[in-house]
Amino acid sequence: MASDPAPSAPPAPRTARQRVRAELTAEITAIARRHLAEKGPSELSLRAVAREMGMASSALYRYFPSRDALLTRLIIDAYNDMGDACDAAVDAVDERDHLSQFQALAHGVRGWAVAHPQEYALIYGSPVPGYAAPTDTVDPASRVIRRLILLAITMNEDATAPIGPVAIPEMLERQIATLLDDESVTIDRQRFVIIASVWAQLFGMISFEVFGRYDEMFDDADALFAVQLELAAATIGLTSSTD
Amino acid sequence: MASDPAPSAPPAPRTARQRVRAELTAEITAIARRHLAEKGPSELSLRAVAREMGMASSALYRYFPSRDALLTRLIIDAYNDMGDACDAAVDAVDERDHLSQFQALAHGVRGWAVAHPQEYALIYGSPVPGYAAPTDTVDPASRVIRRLILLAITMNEDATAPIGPVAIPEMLERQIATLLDDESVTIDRQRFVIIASVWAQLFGMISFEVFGRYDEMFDDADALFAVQLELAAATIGLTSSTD
DNA sequence: TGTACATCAGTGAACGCGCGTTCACTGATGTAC
DNA sequence: TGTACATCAGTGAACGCGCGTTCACTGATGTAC
Repeated sequence: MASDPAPSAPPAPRTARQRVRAELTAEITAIARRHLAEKGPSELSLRAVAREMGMASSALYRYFPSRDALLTRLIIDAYNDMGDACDAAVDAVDERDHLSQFQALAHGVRGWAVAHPQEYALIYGSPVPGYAAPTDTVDPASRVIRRLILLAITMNEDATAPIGPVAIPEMLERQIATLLDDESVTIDRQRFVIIASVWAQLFGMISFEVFGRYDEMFDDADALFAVQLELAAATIGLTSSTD
Repeated sequence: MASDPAPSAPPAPRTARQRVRAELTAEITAIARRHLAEKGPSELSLRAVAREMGMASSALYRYFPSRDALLTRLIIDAYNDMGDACDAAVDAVDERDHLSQFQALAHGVRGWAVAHPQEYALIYGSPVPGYAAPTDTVDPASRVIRRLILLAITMNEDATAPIGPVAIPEMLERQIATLLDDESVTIDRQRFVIIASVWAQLFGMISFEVFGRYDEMFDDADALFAVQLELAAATIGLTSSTD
């Protein structure tokens, strides 16, 4: 019964109409993505996209039911783009070298953010007013932290005991347990809290850089990031003595 | 010559006109601030403010030359508000208890941010498109980091040697020196880098909380913040053994 | 204390712009026999 | 292979909205003599 060709996700467009439809949908999102990159989320307008496509603005409603739907598409794409960059960076490194893996993750995410500042702002900046993220964004949105947690798990062996220990309140303890149960993953609570901290730190640094807070302070953002990363690695208990 | 009553900043409005003008200016910014708090920066509109004041929209141009000028006013006020909250929190604590001072600073800033999410977004979120911050914002914008650096200086004595040391590249080293010379302040370079890290971490955590990134993960933001703060304090070399 | 002039606050209409979304419609593509 | 009908893509006009900013103007407040 369920072995029919899955009706929910048609494998490839067959008719000419379907092919054109897929192409146009891709073109719309591509143009929208470029507008976003040039002007920022709040300036993204259906009419401008339609204008550039040479279509009537009403025609876009055959492809996206509303402006928010288009925005959602861009948000999901941005999360996945960043997730891909993150994964690719980590995977390019010897999987036994945990320090390098961690650094690769951080540099991967930062590199993507610096190269796509507006898309970064869209997903890690202030929430777009009046826009409520639908549930399909939740999964792509958590790719980086999930990868970071995975890293932390494999690290458990060789990392030296980091700073701490800190006292974890009961409620938080329960929350973490639930979270990790959902992911069916086991990790030392102390390390989890540290990872969450480093996670916030990583995106704090990136936001500062991308949003221009270092502008009047530091010229050499690369060097600053590298040094801060070294500190963060030490926080987790990773030092360069791995090889 | 320069001993005349300073013409640049009249001490108190004398004529009725001047008094009314000051009051109306204050009322405009107050209403604008409320609109900002309710809707976000990009929704702030001169016309809406004028409507609520019962004036013609053109009348606002007697008080602010443009929408951007009003926005600048709000940005400066927000920075100063946060700076005040930060200072008040630190000052309320025994100045010899450096751990408590650090925690007070963090909680002060976070408390303000959570209570004023849109104003926080205005100054620490994605840049407002098309808006270029004038130079008068630079000073208020750096109040928190300046206070944090001051804290770090007085800490130099009792803090245990923190993690590290890290290698600081030459260029960054020079940059830091220039920065600190401007403030005529001396501080160990290692500690400075750590402070910059903790600074980014603090605002990373706050942004995550205020922008809703913890929403699907943690209920108890207070507990999470407290634990992460403990870690951060340990990073600096502060532990609860101060008393 | 009173008058003449300059300064300023506020009005209301207008300019010119852009937006998201709806709707009745034409004409082309796909499908079933 | 050909015809009849259903589906879909795209049009263009319109609705209703809001915005920042300018401008000539009235009428009130302040100032100098």
